[in-house]
Amino acid sequence: MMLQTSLAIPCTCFQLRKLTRTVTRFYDQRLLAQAGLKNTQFSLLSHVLQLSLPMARLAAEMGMERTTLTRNLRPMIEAGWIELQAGGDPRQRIVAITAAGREVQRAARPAWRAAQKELEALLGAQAVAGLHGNIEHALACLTEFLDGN
Amino acid sequence: MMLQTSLAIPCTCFQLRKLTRTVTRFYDQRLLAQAGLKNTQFSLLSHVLQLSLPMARLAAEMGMERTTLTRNLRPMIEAGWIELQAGGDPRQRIVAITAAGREVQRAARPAWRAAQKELEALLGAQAVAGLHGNIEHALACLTEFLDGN
DNA sequence: CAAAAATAGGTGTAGCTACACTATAATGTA
DNA sequence: TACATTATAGTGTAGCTACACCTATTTTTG
Repeated sequence: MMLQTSLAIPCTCFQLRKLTRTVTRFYDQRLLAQAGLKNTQFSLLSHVLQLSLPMARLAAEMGMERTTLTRNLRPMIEAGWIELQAGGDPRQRIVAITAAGREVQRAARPAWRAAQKELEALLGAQAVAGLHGNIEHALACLTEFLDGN
Repeated sequence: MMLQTSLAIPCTCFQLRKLTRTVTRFYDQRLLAQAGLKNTQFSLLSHVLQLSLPMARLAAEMGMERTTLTRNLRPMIEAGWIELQAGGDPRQRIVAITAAGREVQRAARPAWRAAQKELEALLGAQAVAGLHGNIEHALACLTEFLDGN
């Protein structure tokens, strides 16, 4: 019924969090229902499927705190989708996908694709492309800033 | 040093979550350091400062699950920044800001403004405005869809 | 009016997120 | 070579998020 008070708060962080909450629920309702995993886990599997990396490197790649990755990995290791392999440096733990993980990712792909397509139909392909462009630009600026301390 | 593997995952949900994580850390490092509260809490205070609402209504306004609001409110009620008032309907709980909450919000405002300005300087005012436009369009489409079931 | 349906909100459980701090191993330097 | 520094990863704590399920009150309806 669209009765919005429109307390438009011009905080970029809040606006981003609000949209992200909404979009995450949208994907998870579709992904979890059909494939039994959250979008966060699907994203992690998709990354590791393409390339095995040590923890810190993977965390940086995904724009998350190193310790967050440790926690997110736990249920996926318990599920047998991910394993930690030793690197040349005995301190290093290489995050790798298992055969079971590969299968789960493959099985979830149609549900992810459907969610993505449904979102694009809802917002318009143009708008989604524009959003992606904005996001990539923001991430590029921020990582450059953060990497250079 | 910008050595990016660029595993560009074209998942809108992942991209949004990645940027939101990064931006949230950016704000929280500035807000928490100077004002002792997280951006989530600052946003909540800012909303309730403008308008007291029953729980479900406020949750919808902020694009969050009703039960999430319950949990987020707890530490703020314990801190004495927020109180729940009885509505005409005895089931209803009106979320209201206290004098202490008003003061905390006021004290945090400069740190928030500085973070927001710093982000705009980093990304460019144009880019931030564009991002906000994209976010609002997406939220409008999604809430229309979700409200109409 | 009594039973059914709808509305408002909380709890159990579980995963996501990050800071401060810790442990261990590799590297650099006196 | 011994010691300090750096690099890699984990833990304690605490807040954010949401689904499934529950309670209580109001409204609807037979």
